[in-house]
Amino acid sequence: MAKAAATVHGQRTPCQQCPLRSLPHFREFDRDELNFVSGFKKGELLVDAGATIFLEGAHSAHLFTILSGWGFRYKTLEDGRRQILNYVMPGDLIGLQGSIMGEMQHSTEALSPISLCVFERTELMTLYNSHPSLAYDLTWIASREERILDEHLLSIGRRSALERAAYLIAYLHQRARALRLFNGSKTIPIRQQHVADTLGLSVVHTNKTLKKLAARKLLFWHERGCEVLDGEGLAELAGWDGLDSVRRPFI
Amino acid sequence: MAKAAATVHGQRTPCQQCPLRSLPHFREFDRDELNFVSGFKKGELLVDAGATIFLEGAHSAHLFTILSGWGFRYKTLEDGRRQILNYVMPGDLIGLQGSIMGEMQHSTEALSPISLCVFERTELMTLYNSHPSLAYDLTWIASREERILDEHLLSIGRRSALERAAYLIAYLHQRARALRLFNGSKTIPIRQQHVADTLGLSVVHTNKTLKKLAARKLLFWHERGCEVLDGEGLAELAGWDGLDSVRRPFI
DNA sequence: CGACCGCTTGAGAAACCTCAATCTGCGTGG
DNA sequence: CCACGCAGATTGAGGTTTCTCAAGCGGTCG
Repeated sequence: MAKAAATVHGQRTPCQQCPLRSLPHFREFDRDELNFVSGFKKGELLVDAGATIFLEGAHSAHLFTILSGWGFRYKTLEDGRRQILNYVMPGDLIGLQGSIMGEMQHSTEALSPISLCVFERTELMTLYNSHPSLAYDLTWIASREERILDEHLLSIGRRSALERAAYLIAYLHQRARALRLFNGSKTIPIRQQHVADTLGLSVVHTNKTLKKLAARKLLFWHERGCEVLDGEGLAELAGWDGLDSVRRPFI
Repeated sequence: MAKAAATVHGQRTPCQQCPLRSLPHFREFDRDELNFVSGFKKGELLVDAGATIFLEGAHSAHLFTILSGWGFRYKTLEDGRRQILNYVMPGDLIGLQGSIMGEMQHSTEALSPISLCVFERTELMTLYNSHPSLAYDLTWIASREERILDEHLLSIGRRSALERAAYLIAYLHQRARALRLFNGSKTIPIRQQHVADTLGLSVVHTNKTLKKLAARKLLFWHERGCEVLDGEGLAELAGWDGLDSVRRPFI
């Protein structure tokens, strides 16, 4: 686990040509905002699948936006029990909590190779001083994460194992689809252990639960992860309304 | 339930004399910040115990800061299963998620009589434009909520019923103590039903779990709620490090 | 006094867990 | 090319946790 492999790239895609910007999922930036973000960006970073990007307790000097790849945030108890808090995908800003409040209180790990845009924590205040609209976006981003965590909490606390699993897969599927991530592989790159650690279940019970979803032809599981057959069916089974479709900002 | 009783008060405590400001728990504001916030504040609102402050799905024109009293945020599934997401106490800003992102996706209810400072959603952008330090504070506040939700998620997902209950009570106790709320009553004003809905347990099992904590002399339960006997013991049982003691902003 | 709310208790059922063994596909070293 | 080892998925058995149902108790309030 936690191979620390990472490569720094000096050369970088200018934000003005960021492939994510063209997605209808994200709000448009004006020229000024784009220029500022471009200057805010210090470089790019490549990280291997399985690598740890942030470790709980660290004081990172950087924050990142995911350019490509999948990852997840998690916390652990002292005896090793792990809880996955949320998943990160392209366009997600990671490390904001640590940058704003000091020490990181959760870890972040790559599920696939990930490329990241690198920002300096120390320049965050400049953003607040010079670009109120981006400052607003940062609050927006934090509020969105909060909202998603609210829904996860509802899920773990009050949904049955079957509903929980359906919700999780539907959630990941919706997010990934909005980002057009299924042009290539159509596969959600997670192990059943990740599902278990997200849902607060054991792997064994998770396996039996996923088999029930597969028996209903809602999804199927293969070597590399999970493939969704019926996202709406999953959402319906979970009693989940889905993510709102408002265009969101990203830095 | 949900008595809609609320009283608007034109007269109001000026923010410069806000009793919360003097608590060491909060960061100090300079004169300029204080003046701005004072102008931002439109009045005060009194709300009865049991009243609903925000209802899921609403588009509120206001956001509030709790001046006094206890409340909680929650979500429900269609069939009525309820999950309490977090508790709100003096100094907490509520309704930010709705103000930033539009529709409210959770409800908020008063546990005790609550007094609120009222702000206008439409003036939020002014804050971002004119007071970067307060804008930063808003992101800080949202990040803090996120961090707390992370911990709750870990708790519900991976802690046993006994650990969960211990964590919850220790958490509420620490927060309330930092706010000097125990000068009067020393009681956390919740029913066992609230504990159950926070921990994702049934009331019956919650009752049995709380009795175990009481048997260990960590707390005791009486007519009006819960009283903590050994906050550190609770935190230790839960394997919880406690809240960080950084002074926090509030608007 | 009677109704109601919240806490308590017991009993049986369901959900979920741990342990342990097996299977599969894949990459590695020989 | 093959044997081996490993990670991840699968299955069964038996145990624990937590749930639901149901009844009872005590205090408060109209």
